[in-house]
Amino acid sequence: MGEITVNLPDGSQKTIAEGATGADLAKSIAQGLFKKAVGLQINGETRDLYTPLTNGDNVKILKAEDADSVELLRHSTAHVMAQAVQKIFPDAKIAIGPTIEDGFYYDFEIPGHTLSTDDLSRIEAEMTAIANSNQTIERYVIPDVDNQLAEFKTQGEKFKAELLQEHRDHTPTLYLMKDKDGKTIWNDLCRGPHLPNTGVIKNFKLLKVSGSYWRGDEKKEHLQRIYATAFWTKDDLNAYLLRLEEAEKRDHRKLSKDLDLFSTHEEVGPGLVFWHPNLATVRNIIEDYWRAEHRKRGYDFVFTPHIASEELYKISGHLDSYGENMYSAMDIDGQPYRAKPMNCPGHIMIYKSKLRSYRDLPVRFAELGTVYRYERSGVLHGMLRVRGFTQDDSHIFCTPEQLESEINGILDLIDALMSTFGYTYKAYLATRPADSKLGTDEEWAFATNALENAMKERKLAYEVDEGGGAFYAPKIDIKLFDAIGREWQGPTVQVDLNLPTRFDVNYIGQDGNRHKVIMVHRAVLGSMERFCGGLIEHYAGVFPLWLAPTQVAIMPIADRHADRCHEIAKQLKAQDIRVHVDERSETLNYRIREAQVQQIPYMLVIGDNEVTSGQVSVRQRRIEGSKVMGLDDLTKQLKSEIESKQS
RNA sequence: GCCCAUGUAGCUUAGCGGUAGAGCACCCCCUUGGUAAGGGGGAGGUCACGAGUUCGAUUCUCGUCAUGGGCUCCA
Repeated sequence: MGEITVNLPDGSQKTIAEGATGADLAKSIAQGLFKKAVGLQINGETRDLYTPLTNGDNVKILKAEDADSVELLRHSTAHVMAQAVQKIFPDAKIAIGPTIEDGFYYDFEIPGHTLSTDDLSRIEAEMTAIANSNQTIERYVIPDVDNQLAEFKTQGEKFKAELLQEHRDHTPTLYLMKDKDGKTIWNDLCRGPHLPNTGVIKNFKLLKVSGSYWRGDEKKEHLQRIYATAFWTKDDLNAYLLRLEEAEKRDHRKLSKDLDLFSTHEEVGPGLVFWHPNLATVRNIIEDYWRAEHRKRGYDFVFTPHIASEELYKISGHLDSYGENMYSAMDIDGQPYRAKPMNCPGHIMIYKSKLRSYRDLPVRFAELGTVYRYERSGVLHGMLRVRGFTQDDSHIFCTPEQLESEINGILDLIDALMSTFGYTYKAYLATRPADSKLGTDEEWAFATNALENAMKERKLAYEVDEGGGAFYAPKIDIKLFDAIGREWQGPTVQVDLNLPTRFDVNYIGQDGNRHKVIMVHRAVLGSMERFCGGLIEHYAGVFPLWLAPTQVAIMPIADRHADRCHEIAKQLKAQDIRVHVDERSETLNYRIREAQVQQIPYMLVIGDNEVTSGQVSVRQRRIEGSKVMGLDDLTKQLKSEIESKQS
């Protein structure tokens, strides 16, 4: 019997018997290591602990409580859950049960029973019993696929049969779960890897039930999904559950009720948002800032109608390719008209209203354009997914030579806006989808290179999302990360290879001939609804001073101080500072508390001392205690803080 | 659209086959207070909407609407 040598993470080498598994390796190093070992990383890939090693492998033994091994834990916990479900519902058929970010799910078909949250605790109890019985989990290469197929079919496991049929040439494996007598009590077609046994599965939680479809296809079997998660330690699990709670506290729909931000109404219809004065104030300030940043960068502002003859959307092709998201036609003087789903055709109309010379280019049209799109009722969500919304939309018309520098300018604008709001971001270059038949290879290459070169020039790190582009355009997609690290859909930049042709959008070149224009779509904030909804969560309702709906609350201690409060309010208002005098006959404590709860950044308390001295007593929302200062000094401080747009 | 859950006063909610109670908010009165809830009183609900079962429905059944979770992460 020969020997092999494997490399360990610390750089050392270990010689073991040929055919030895990771478990043997662990034992040969230390019995304690073997006890803790739950899996392996061989040449960077996570594998079962009992995988036979080969000469020269780089092997890391994964221990319980290693961050790298938590996927093993979750995947195996998914099997324990599936086993528990089949024990409770013997007719249940199992579909797939992958790990996902922060957890896992498993899909089932359960004839005659629909899962509810009440079932989750029952299933959890059964899972605990299974985990505690310390079943071993063994990889088993299916020796005879047809035989196994027949067995799945006998068992009614049609989903597993379908999967096995598909993977029959890829060395399909079962994972067997065996009791302490070595008897197989459950198996799952699975590629693994898995833990060696269930005994280490202790900290898991079933989170929610939902519907799903076999292979994500609405036309196929309807399945029931259970979402769950598992961690190595109780602390990690609790920390995760706490994080979910934190996110819930930031929910813009909840904060909207506390801070009086927006509403929707049954009488009006779902997905249509009403902006209350507080949030409208925030939006107006953002829009003013947005306009100022665009003006600096040479954009021209335009407005376009909310409805248009269907003819327009026939030319643009939206009726064909986007018709499902458009509202049905309304009859105007016998002609069909549509609510606007996109701003681009309108901007093209303005561009085409006269002949354009290359000397006029680039032309940059920007509009806070309100559009209406049909979204399926089940996907609507607060302000984040709605049916009527305002895009910060812009279209740039330029020559091929100008494209790269235009994209560069857009990236600069994106960076300015996103950093002001305190978002970090990550860029993706989305390239031509495999099934896109539109445009020539040369056009795609040209547009894609321009996007890529602009990012390189700015030293903006990016990843390539192969085939992730729109059918008509390669694009740069930017993902935002908010204050608690959650990801949001952010700005997008697209080089359109479709509309300039459809609308015959051109310019007269230096040579006196007509040339097809290059058209770039871009949105930075996305939609005002989604952006502001996200911003509420990002700031947890604590808007920085420059955005705060009310910036200063002024409170008289007693009625006799009210006049002085109004004088102060008048002076601050003259400086464009948003103030509110709270002269209700409530106690000072009460009014302070309310201002705190409302996240008003500055509170001024005016009593006998202040009236006499002409000064103000200033309290800040996140600072205990107060300090007395002159009104002019305070005004200067406020103006500079507003100017800086700091959080 | 599909699956599951939910819908009681502006908000948060209790309740249940015999037509509803609370806290906060609101209004009034007392209190004129020095930095996160002073006290008392009052008003406010066709129990989402529609139908059915029943002597009787907010409660049970069905339908509709809305809201929430999910329907992408592929043995």
